[in-house]
Amino acid sequence: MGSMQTQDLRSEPVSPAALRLPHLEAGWQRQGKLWSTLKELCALLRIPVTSTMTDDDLLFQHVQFKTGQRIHTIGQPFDTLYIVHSGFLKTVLIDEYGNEQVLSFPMKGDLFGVDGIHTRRYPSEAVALSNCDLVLLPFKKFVALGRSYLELEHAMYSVMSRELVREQAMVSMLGALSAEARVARFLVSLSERFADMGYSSKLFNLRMTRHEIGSYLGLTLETVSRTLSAFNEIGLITVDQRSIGICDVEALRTLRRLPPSTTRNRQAAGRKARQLPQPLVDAAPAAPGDPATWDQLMSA
Amino acid sequence: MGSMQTQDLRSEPVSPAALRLPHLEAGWQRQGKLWSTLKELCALLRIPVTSTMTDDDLLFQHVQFKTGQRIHTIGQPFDTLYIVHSGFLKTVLIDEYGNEQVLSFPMKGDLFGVDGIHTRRYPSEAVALSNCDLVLLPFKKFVALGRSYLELEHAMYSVMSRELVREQAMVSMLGALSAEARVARFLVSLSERFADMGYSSKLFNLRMTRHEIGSYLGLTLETVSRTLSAFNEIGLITVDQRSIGICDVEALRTLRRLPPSTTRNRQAAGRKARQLPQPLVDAAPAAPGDPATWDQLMSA
DNA sequence: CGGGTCTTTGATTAGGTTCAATAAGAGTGG
DNA sequence: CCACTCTTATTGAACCTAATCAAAGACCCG
Repeated sequence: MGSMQTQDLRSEPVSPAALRLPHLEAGWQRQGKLWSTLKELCALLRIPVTSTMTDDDLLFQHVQFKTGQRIHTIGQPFDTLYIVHSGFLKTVLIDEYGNEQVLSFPMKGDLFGVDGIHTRRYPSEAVALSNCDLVLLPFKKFVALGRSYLELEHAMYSVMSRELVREQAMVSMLGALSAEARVARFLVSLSERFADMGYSSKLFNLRMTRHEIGSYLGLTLETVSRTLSAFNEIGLITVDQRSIGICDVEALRTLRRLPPSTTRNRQAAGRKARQLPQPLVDAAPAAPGDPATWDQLMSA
Repeated sequence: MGSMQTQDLRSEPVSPAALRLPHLEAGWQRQGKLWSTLKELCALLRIPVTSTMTDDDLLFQHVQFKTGQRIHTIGQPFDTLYIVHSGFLKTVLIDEYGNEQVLSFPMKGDLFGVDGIHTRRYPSEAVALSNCDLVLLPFKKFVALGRSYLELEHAMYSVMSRELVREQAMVSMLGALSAEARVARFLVSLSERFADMGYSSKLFNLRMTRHEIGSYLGLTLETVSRTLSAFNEIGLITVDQRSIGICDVEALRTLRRLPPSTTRNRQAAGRKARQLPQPLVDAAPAAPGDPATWDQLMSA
């Protein structure tokens, strides 16, 4: 953590030739530390690289964090933005009673720390869920850079706007969707992120606990666990602890609510029998992939 | 609406002089409040005004909208940001089944349209809930201005960051708070906004329907209505249709959940009687300000 | 191996939704 | 000005989803 204040490369001239060796995907190495060029940064953030950004003398320092370490804490003075180069994190708000509210799970290519700009203090804290390699983007340096690289400034607006849209989608999800739909969409978006990063979109490990997922989705950890089990039972996914296999993305993507399980069917039938006697179907458990069951899964 | 496309400053050479008010065949009215200076804009947005911004030739056009009119629609190409000079609006997302999700209720001093920057199309739509007077801020013109007025650019980051923090608070609220707490906080924040704007914080009219409030808070309109009635019954507020009187802000601010109402007490007593017979208290309605009732209202 | 954390699963219940009926306004046009 | 309609708000009753409480297994790490 102490190393965070040391990054002070300013505009010190460095011989480009001496540093011309790209270090795989891990950025440049200098003084035992990793550095990234502006171009690499843009690529990471998925924003267009322009011809004016070919200045390889301009470098951004990386910092490593180990699992469980805090990147910044609530109330800490804001001065730098972070871009995830590798690893997984969570950002959380702590309410007045000490309860955590998970806001996001930043991973490769994500920017965080933006919420500190306004109050000049971070209102949230960021914690590494795995070992992480982060690129430091000192805010002042960044603003200054915007003057030399005009497109960069626009890119920043774009990235912040993207974050805003993401939060809006989150609000919409929390406001309108059932527990099952939330978990389903969460899995789909994770799957897509893993695909983006070059991992398998079909089989991956969750980096966060059920509790953290629940907090993120506005659910309890039990509901998350139960929902995953239910998805597993009807063959949408496979679950084994943190390991998730996606079997039917399309179903997950469009799922609104789950059909009643067999045990709850019995209860429901019992209740409804009073009003509407219906053909008594003996409790044969629905086949996992039964098409008759599928339609009920999907949204109207 | 057609006037929105008229000022086109592109990203050409950026001398402040080039940005001064465009031609204007017909005499423009500064008295009719159809135009605002940069200083006025900063004041509106609650951001610091610097000495360099004293150029009164630089003007921003206003546009009026009547109740019910749409300012921008979903999918419409993005090109301008809006600042509310007066009036009330809502911004909504429409999901794949046509359901509205209210995202915000912009009012005086609020900026909206920011979510369109990233995709270059508005992902949401904005609707006037009352007659409105908006300041147009063509995005390209604004970006160009950032070069001449350095503080303006920083202010923009700050405002966007503020929006992000607001959304985070929203997510946190939706994820963690009870219906009653949501409604209570909504009323408090409205009250504070009205105070900011110079109106009474104790007595005001809601500009939105119960349905819109419910959508914003992730609740049904019935729950909103019931909750307001409950607050009214215990003397926290007065309600008469759209007119709201705030009686106890502090109680609203810290409220977590409501004590069971007298009618529900009877039901609950009936249920619990089986397990735990308790002193039968005849249904005398609780006095509106009964201190014994207060403590239960507050958070642990 | 043992203690802590994380996960699964069951039983119960509370909070909020849904459905339904009524009332109260706000326009509109005769 | 009143009848008519449409939207908005209130209130009740039944139901259902997800939270809560509880207990037992699985996993991890020193």
